[in-house]
Amino acid sequence: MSTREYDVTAIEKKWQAYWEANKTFKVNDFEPGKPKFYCLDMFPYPSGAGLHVGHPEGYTATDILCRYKRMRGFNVLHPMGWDAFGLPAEQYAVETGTHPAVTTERNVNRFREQIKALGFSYDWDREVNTTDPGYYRWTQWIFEQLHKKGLAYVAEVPVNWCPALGTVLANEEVIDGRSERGNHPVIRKPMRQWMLRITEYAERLLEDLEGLDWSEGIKEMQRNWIGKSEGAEVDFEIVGAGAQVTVYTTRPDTLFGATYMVLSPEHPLVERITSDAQRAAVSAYRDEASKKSDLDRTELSTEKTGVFTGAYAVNPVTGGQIPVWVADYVLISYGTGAIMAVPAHDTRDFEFAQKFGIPVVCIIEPDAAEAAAAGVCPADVLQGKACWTGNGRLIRSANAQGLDLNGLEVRDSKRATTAWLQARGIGKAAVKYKLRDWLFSRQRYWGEPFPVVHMADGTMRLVDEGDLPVMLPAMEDFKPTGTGEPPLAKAAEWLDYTDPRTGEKGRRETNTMPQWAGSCWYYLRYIDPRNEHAAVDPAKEKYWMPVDLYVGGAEHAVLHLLYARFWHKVLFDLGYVSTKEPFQKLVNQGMILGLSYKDGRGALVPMELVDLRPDGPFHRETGERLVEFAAKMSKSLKNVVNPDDVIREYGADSMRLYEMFMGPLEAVKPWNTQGVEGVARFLKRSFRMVVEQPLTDDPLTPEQQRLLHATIKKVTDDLETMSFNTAISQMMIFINAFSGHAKPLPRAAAEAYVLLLAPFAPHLCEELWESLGHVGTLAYAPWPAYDEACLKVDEVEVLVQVLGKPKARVMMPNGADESVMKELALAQPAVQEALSGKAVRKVICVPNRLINIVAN
RNA sequence: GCCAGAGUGGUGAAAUGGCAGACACAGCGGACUUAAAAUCCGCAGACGGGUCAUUCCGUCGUGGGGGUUCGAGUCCCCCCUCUGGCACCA
Repeated sequence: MSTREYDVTAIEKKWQAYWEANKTFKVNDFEPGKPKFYCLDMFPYPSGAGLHVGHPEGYTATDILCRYKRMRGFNVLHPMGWDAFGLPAEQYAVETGTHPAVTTERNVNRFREQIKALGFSYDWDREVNTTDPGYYRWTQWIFEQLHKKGLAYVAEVPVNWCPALGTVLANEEVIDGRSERGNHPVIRKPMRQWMLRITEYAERLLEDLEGLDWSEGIKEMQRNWIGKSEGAEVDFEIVGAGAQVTVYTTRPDTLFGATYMVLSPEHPLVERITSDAQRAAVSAYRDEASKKSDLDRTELSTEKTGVFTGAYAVNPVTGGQIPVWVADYVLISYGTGAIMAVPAHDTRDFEFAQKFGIPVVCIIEPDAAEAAAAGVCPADVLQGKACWTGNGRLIRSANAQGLDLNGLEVRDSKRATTAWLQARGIGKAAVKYKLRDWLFSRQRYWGEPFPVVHMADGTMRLVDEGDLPVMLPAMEDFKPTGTGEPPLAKAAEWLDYTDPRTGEKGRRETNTMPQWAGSCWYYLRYIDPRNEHAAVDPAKEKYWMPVDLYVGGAEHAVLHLLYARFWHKVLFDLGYVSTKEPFQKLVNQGMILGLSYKDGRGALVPMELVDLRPDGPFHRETGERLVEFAAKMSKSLKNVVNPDDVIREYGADSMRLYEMFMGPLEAVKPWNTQGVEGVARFLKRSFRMVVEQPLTDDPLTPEQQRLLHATIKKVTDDLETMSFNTAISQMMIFINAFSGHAKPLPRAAAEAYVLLLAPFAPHLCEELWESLGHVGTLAYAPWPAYDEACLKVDEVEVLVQVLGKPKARVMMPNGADESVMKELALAQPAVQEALSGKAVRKVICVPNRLINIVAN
């Protein structure tokens, strides 16, 4: 019996050094006979703030799984690297004068150190960094493949220009008219930009979601973002203009109710069809609309605005003339930039028609039940006083040219109208997507340069693959120019290009790629990180792909995951990768919230003003009683928990265990440092049980045997479903039974327990494994197996209910059949009493669990 | 407004349609200690009854209301609240 202390720091340092020195987690490219498991963590951006407690949550989950899989005989690829290009380092650089390369290296070193302190089993020989020329060479190479396939193009487009950041942003990076990073205002401005044709892949990005093992929520978010809709394009003649306008509608069935048409302010035909009388008003309106930023558009979205063009269009089914308006509720970027307006059956058109006195013609009689449920009065709809967008039967919808929709349901009349239009050559079925092409250039310094040269003769060419990478030039002054011209325009020497063969002159592209570029393919580079001849070796790619498990935050639900899937599909089409999807299974860890406090008025109180007394939280200055609640960790609330502090106080194993014990991985959970003490206590007890209790080779008692095997089974099953919290609970139950002062501990139980706990608390368990007399690491020790036979018990307690109320608990033989159960149950005095004077009607038997006697 | 997810003790949570609250935190009581910390043992959904005390008994209880079922936290319908996402997308 030893009286050793559980010296957390010493033990954790010792085993981290051991793993590093022995390259315990180095992965071989191929392991014949072993199944592979590729487990990926989302690429961290190494910010100056260092790790927060949210990072280790996902990392711990994947690490536990990887350690478990190794013990189950898998060849496990578990890498880590850095998404190190990006705005924050550059802004910091502009503010402090420190070069982003310096900041980035410092931050990466800090992150690596913090991550290593948690004892994760990464193969550090595969570390990658997006800012490394050996890496971005291949990012540039992939761009060239996209370009050669016609998927990259330059366009003069109205973009989201953020003056504060001095760059444009993708639609996805703009939230409510403000930048996602930094929350700065964004305005619309036409600029020359690089675009990627992600829209070409819209259908496949949508379809292939089906086969993925992702949460329904994330799939749905991607579906919404892609925004597929099916409808029809319909041509309308413009009276006397010799022109026609094509509109897109999802409701061709409502064509008989179209009482006006709207063009978006940017629509190319507006100029041509506007009457002289209306010209001034229309051009003023268009001017006004063009000045609106996205922010204005969203904020002023309540009131509809618009102006009449003076032109009329012919409704192709009625032959009637309807006015053509210009209004900014129609967007040039979606559909055809023009709509037919059916105020009776579209809420936006209804609002607009009400405001401008345009007739409302009802052509669908609402389904009575549905209308009642929606609180809409059908009579109002029929009179054009209310809008109905639901189901019903068509009325007033027939013409002399053979189209008769009257009496049809919405669905059928959509089909009938489309067919009629198509037969006459004035319309056709059409599919549209909300997804837009991806704005791929940024006017910043700290990003991948485009491998593109603009030649003096006006042509543009890609840099030869052999000349990649195009290095990012070292610059002292990389501040935004403010004009929209990128900082690289100031890199005089770098800028000028002379063709080494022909001597032709050119100028390099000065835009850089967005941060997403590097993270679009890093999972491929991990497979073959030092390859100088290819982004990834095809044989290795085939062996490792797809990623079997990808864990990260839900904040990347659309941006990163959609872009990466797009690039992957392009590489698949070009034959460079073997799977059509990169990430087979995706799990999003829930955010970890900090404990916060608010006073009676609901005002947030920073942590340092909170006095935590035994009877509750109080305001340090006012003495007011405060209310505890969970809120996002933020600097202003001072409720940010730093992993370094937790590790220093309790150790990495406790940190890991607590993060997993808090609750289900995918749930949002509040951090509570007191909870760490609980798991730290559990680890301490584990240490003492193995080290201090006398080990015995005596066989386990049947009860011990049963609990041991039940624990192996529970932990194993829970790991397969990533239910880490309940696996830990089971181990706590185990230790509650096996630990005790000077209580003999069967060696078989001790060994199995240490192996079960090892993926969760690897440092402690390596130490215990050693103290049990083993040499070297347990990282590849076989995972304990359980025996179903040991789980069996001879007798089980069965609940006896009468009319659903518990009356007795009876020990019965395991597997007793219905008649035996019934007999034993009826013999119970309490049951007899409850049944007195009643006739048994029915007996429900659930073997080994309960018996319910129904009587009256 | 639309889409998705979630509402269970003081707290984090657990529960193949079968004894709600396992496991843990905080709390309370006790042991050890000169004392404290650490550790160990015990109590613990609410209300009521009963008892020296424990066992015990009854009623209520998984956001609210209905339903299906012998039996509902779990399945179905309606509503409320919260979180996340989208939002003039025709």
